[in-house]
Amino acid sequence: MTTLKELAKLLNLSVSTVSKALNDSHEISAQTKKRVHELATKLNYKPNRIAQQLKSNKTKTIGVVLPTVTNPFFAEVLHGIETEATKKDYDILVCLSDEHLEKEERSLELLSNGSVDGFIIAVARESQVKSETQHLEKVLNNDLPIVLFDRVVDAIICDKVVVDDFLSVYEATKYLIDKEQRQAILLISNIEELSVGKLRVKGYKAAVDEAGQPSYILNLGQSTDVEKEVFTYLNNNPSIDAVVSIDHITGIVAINMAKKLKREIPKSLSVIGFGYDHTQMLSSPKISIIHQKAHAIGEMAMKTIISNLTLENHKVETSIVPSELKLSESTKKA
Amino acid sequence: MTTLKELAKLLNLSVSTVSKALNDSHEISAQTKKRVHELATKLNYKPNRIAQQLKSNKTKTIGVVLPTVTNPFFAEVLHGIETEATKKDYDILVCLSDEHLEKEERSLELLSNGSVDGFIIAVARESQVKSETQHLEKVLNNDLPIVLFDRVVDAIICDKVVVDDFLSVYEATKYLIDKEQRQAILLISNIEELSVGKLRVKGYKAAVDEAGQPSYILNLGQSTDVEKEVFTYLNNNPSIDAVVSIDHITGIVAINMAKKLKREIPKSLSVIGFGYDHTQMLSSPKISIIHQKAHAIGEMAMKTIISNLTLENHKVETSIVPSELKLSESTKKA
DNA sequence: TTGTATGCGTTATCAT
DNA sequence: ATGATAACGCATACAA
Repeated sequence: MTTLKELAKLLNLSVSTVSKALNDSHEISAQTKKRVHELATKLNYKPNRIAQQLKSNKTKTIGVVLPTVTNPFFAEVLHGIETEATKKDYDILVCLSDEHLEKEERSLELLSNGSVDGFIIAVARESQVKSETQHLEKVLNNDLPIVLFDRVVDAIICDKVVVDDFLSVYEATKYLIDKEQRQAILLISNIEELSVGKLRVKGYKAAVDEAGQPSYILNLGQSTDVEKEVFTYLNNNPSIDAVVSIDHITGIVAINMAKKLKREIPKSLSVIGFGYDHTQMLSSPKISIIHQKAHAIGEMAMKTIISNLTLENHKVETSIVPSELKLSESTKKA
Repeated sequence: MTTLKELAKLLNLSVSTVSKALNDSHEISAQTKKRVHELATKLNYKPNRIAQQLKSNKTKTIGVVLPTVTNPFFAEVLHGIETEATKKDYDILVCLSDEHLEKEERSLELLSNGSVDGFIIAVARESQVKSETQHLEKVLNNDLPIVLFDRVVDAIICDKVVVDDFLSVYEATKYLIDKEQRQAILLISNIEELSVGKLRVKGYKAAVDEAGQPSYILNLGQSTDVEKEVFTYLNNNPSIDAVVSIDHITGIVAINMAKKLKREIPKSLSVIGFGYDHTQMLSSPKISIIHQKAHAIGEMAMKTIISNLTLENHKVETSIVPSELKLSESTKKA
């Protein structure tokens, strides 16, 4: 790597003159600026990023800690984060907690040594279940700002970006009740212990309560044989005439199992799931989804952390990114 | 952030003594070591990573440039990369090219300024189609090593990690011919222009040629209405008795469309697709897949780049990570 | 207009 | 056993 020193030597100039010339300082003559620039491009000079970081005490790098990236929701959020980061000339250091508290703690610990200017985090399942917050507090005490998204921790005071979990499921359920006259709506959940899961269940309950309907909940926990459980439930409860799934898998599973049971979709059973862009192609009939704007969530998280880092008057805020009910073939036409 | 200087001041010691104490140098008395360590832990001292990087001229950071991360294959590879990086105490800077040459060039350019010690790259679709290699050459000329994986560029001499694309599809096709006595096997492709796509098609062709069977190829290109095209083809060609899909979507689509056409799976039509861990749950009957060991590919890529960076006698190599044919419900039992 | 000196935080070499 | 000094590459305040 070419350095200022090398350029200076070759040009018989001082390091600072070269530096100023490259930064287009008005103190330098057009003449030398030209000489400097020419040699610099010729030798493909690029200012050493590490040295700049040390000097400025800013890395322009954000630590991104995700539970997983194989879940398409988090993958799409990461995409949004990266898009916005590129636009604003930031880099991202990515760590995956694999849903484990210990790995999450370790990642935060390791990056809290000047590697990053701040964090974007969705906490691990384990961290959320155990309500562990010390590691996050520690980061904040270290004067590194955090933006939490999706998996949010109420006890921590920092910027947050969340989906309207309650409202989106409430409205989807209400749609099934009001527009499709469904009487026995089953909620399928495999994320009941997460903050977002709880809110989604509440949204469902509010809607059925309001309509005076009983609630039917199939909680799969971390079950391995999801298909069998869904099949069995639908088989044992033929009165179920609609399904709301609050994750991105079980809605499609419900469609497949219902077809196996010769249920007609959407005539005798409507299905609404959570999903993202590719999801709909993978089921037949195409599944209606509550579409989380995952990309927008990522962008918003990045915007927020940069705002915190650069704006003098930044105030802690919680942003809500609305979801969109995308009706397709697994529900009747309104 | 606490610095050595601050510790030194508080302890009435010199900076260098403190530094040595923390690094457990034998020149320092047990007595002062203890004092230093105690204050350090009390003030939560961590050596500034940026300063260490500047001093050592090593970042222990790898730039990872992927076409996308919403494709579950790349997501899983990223997971593998991250796992191995964590194990070896490396960080990863992630950039997404969004399949565009220009963004890929920009990412490499931006990180080639001391930010990383090397790169792991799967080239963008556009780069591969245009056979553009200059940006990669430039990186290598900059003395930054590269590991290419999956989307490989033959003209570039560097470490590579690839799947046995030819062999895996050859064997899957051969399985359908030999064990299931299929006579008219359709290959569905939407990645024909990629290096991996070409190899997979070759594998298919070799197998059908060898058996004296005609080849049937449905090339979807970047078509938007994949479902319709698959439906139409299967409808117009009822003699097709097996499908091999060389991506992770169209196999499931084929199953769904075949069911729509009242074809019995696997009795009258066998389907084998490409896939990863969650894929199988999303179809009914469960799809048989050529399972790319994406996680292993990521781990291998990371191991290779670290080997290049740390071993004196590292030689350029191409590693092949074998795939595994995972038979499920969309093929008959052998 | 150009050059000198200083410091970011760390480590390593060389005194004391 | 401890401390002073220099260096990594860059940017800037201050001289000249």
